[in-house]
Amino acid sequence: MRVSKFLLSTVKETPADAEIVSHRLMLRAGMIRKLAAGLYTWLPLGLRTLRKVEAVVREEMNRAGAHEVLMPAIQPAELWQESGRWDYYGGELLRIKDRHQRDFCFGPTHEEVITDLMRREIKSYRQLPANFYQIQTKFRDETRPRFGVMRAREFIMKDAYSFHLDQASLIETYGVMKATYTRIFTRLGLEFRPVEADTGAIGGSASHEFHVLADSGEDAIALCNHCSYAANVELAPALPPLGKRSAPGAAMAMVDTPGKYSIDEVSRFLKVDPTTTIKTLLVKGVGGVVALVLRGDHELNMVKTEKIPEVVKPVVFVTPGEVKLAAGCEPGSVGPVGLKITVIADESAARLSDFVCGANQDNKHLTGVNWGRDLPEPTIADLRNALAGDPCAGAQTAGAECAGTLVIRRGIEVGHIFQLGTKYSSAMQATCQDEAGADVTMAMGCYGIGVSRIVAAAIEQNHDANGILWPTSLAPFPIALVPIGYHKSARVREAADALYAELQQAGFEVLFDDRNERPGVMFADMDLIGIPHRLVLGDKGLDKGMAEYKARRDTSARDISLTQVVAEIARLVEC
RNA sequence: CGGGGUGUAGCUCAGCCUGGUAGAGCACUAGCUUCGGGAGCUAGGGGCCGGAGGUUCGAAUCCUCUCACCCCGACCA
Repeated sequence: MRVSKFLLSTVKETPADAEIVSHRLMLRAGMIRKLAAGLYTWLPLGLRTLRKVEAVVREEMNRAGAHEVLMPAIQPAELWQESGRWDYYGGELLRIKDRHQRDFCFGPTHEEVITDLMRREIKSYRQLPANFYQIQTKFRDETRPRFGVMRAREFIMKDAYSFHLDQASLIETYGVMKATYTRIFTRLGLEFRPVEADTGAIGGSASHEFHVLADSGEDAIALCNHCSYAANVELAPALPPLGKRSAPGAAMAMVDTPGKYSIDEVSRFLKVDPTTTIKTLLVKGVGGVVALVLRGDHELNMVKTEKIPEVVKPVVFVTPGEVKLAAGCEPGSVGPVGLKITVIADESAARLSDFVCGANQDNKHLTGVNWGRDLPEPTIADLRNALAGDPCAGAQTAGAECAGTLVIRRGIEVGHIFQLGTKYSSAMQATCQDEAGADVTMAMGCYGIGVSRIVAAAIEQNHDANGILWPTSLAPFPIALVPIGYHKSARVREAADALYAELQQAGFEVLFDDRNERPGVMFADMDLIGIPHRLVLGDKGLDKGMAEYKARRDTSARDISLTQVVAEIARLVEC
């Protein structure tokens, strides 16, 4: 491709509202342009990389035996009403009406459509298992789109759905998909981790997310420093410290804590460590107010809390007035001693002895409090976010002992796989006949990849001060050909035209910078857009019969004989 | 949806407080000089100052309403 014929829309200045490096570089390199909040146009340069991602995903899905389909982006409301999600899904579902005032939505995901399709098409167990995928535009009306295509409202997703006669078959295909995703993200040159995940609004039982590790990631993931255990912090069990609770060593006493409400204020005032205090949060429960008790330095995990049967979903904190009614004091002085409501304590809080807590009287706290002596033993639950240094939970989930501790990293979710079971197939009566001729509700799995998000995630991991550092598999063009003096030197022009033709003939996608620009401009542009291999031709080099080669990640260039260039490039692009 | 902020040239922004009829840099066009890491000079083109209403002799500037976008939070396959 000659740059003179290509829309190379690079910009020097950084757009003001781009917060993260991938968003800035995608705008500066001229890969995308914003149309409205969360809506982006892919320019020719960006689209080339998007297509590279798609190609890898398609190849590996086909290799795994999945079949490509293409479903409509617009879906009738009836299907969503049938699955129960028309009312459940919330504001993220963009609902629209046609001219006859019939309800439709712009698909945020396609469980309903595929289930409807397959309940018609699949009649016999002989057709199972089967796996279908598509690469398609989705729309989710995010309350707060941000970071460019990283969290856009309209985006490209690969979604796959598998159908099975039984759970064992589902588990087998789930395993194949997990391996396939690992292949895909490896081929894309990403540093990633599969992590145990919550199933959220899609539903189902087992689930893994694939996270690209990056400090700008919106999710926190817990990794073990010893075994392969990894989980989203939303889900990762937060284990208490090893060992048993110490015996009570102090008598309970009430102390004045005038004007001190937060754990921070109270622990500093009383000169105690926050880890020896507890905080008590009052939330709406099924049968009235419920007290949730955490160690002072710990944070409530909403996802875990919602799973507690006594708590109403979604979690709602009670108002200060309701706190007064339930505990008899302001929110900053609540404690579990003497409360007449259900008390649920996080394991780490239940492990404390001689702790500090609110006294249920304004401006007073209790010290030397002990479970079982000063108040009843609480109901125990896992309520908090896992923290760095916590014991590894691999023992619980993998059934193996692990002495490791957790490390917390940030991740960008680029893939998510679910064992749906019969959540959709039973709601929508998707059945097929088994060997005995009986109707069986099919088990389902679903498998998503954020194709457009991968482009941004790859940049988060591959950039430097000058721009993007594409791995060859994602580069819009693997090779840049930059002639110096193309418009002045007939010799350079001839040599460059000839090399360009030769490289094209050899099957390479070459970006040939034939603009009448100064060398610095061309170098800066090629670096910014991240072309991994650069060939420079100039009069100086031609005197020696040499072209100059520099990889984007190299710090200096080297000469290659003109007669060897194509063979050498072929070798370099391969690896 | 709650809190905060910003809308002035294609982009980044100044001007607004203290009303007097529109600016800079980059980008773009032309010419000359430059030419191995985002050139220099000269001359140009380009803006109903987000929109509507109001106050005023006069509004980018003050007031009201509205729309859009951004940030923090809540929410989120």
